[in-house]
Amino acid sequence: MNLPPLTQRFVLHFGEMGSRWGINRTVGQIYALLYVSANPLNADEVGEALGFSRSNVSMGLKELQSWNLVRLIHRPGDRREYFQAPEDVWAIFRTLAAERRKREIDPTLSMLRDALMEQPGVAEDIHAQARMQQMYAFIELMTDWLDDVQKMDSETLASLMKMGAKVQKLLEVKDRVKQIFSVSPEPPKPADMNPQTLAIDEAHDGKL
Amino acid sequence: MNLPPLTQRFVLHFGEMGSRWGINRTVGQIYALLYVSANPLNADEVGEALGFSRSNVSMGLKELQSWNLVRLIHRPGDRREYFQAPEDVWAIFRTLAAERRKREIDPTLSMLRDALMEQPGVAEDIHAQARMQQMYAFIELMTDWLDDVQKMDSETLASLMKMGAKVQKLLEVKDRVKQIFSVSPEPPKPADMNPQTLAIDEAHDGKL
DNA sequence: CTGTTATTTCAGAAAATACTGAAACTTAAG
DNA sequence: CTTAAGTTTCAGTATTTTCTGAAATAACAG
Repeated sequence: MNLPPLTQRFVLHFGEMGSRWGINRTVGQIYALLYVSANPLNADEVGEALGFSRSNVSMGLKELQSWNLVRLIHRPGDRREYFQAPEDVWAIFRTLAAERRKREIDPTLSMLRDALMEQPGVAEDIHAQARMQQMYAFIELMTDWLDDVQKMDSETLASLMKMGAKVQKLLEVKDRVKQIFSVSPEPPKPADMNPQTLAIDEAHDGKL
Repeated sequence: MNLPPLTQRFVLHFGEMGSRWGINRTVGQIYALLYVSANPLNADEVGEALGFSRSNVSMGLKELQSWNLVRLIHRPGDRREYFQAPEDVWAIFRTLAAERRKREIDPTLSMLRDALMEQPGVAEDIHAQARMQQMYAFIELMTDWLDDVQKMDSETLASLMKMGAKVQKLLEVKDRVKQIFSVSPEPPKPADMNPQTLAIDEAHDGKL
């Protein structure tokens, strides 16, 4: 491996971290390299830079493609395939979240759904099923929320996250607004200011 | 392994899934078993139920303890240690998020911070550093947000998640409220209804 | 202090995973 | 059709991780 110092540090770190996830060191390093590279790289360049065999690189890149984490580039007059990581960190995160969900959450959800349909035979399974029900409800809530969030654009999402806990305050504002507008003798009612039409009430009540 | 059918399915599934995370099969199964069990179990019972050697169970439980995922129970007149998983799925999730962050995110953040302090020597490293900066900013935003969210109680969090994308609507409502209250000739102003004191303005502007 | 029960550690065996080089396959230019 | 460049597959090897039983350690009752 012969990389400039900062790049090398980044690459090695991702290799290590990779193994704390399901990802193996090779794949982690390849991705890190593509992420920091100014230009797309071909498989030989990757292997050269990281000191991996050509076939190892091929497998690693295939893995990354299956995660939708790399983009394939073709250069005119060059038959080799070039790879690059998307620029936008938000987009990368979205992809990662979607893929992990597909692989790690969805199978669990469907297993739980199946188990919840069954009639438990013994006392232990009755309790177990109740616990599964709790887990199921939780995961479903999370994934539905993720679906919603995935649809937002990066800027909106960033604003919301920067607000953080302060979103709670908004809920309170909303409640007050609702109160005021329903008890005031002569409420000022601009178009669409009626809380009902905003369709946020059932949600807040927890009965979506 | 001799478990009632639903429990067994759950346990086996978690064993498989475990390996898609950093967690190994043994640990996944032990946790799953504790999660669905009505009563705390001791190490022998776990080993018996899952068909693992006593020492393997010991290591698995130790691992789970290091993740703060199990609670230790002592029964009067019984020297053995009993283990149980917390009931509240929200609490479990919180713990998991906190631990994963400590192990997977924090080291990356500190590595990035270090790398960003350096003076890049070559052109490639200048670009690499810029990319690291992007990643750093993103992760920091995420973790700060997580910190905020971790502080909320489960109910509030659940309401917010159920609202999902509709939170955006609230932002709009807030803006309208602000408008109305600042232009109305005789605004009805209950205590603390003044948007200024709610301290949500800078946040929404994205300049927290 | 001694004997008993519970738990942990650890070296080595077993299993799983990652990696390599050689061969097979694919694609396209000549 | 032939040739050559590029890519993938795969059987075997190397490495890492997991798991076990035996031994060490710890906690306590008598």
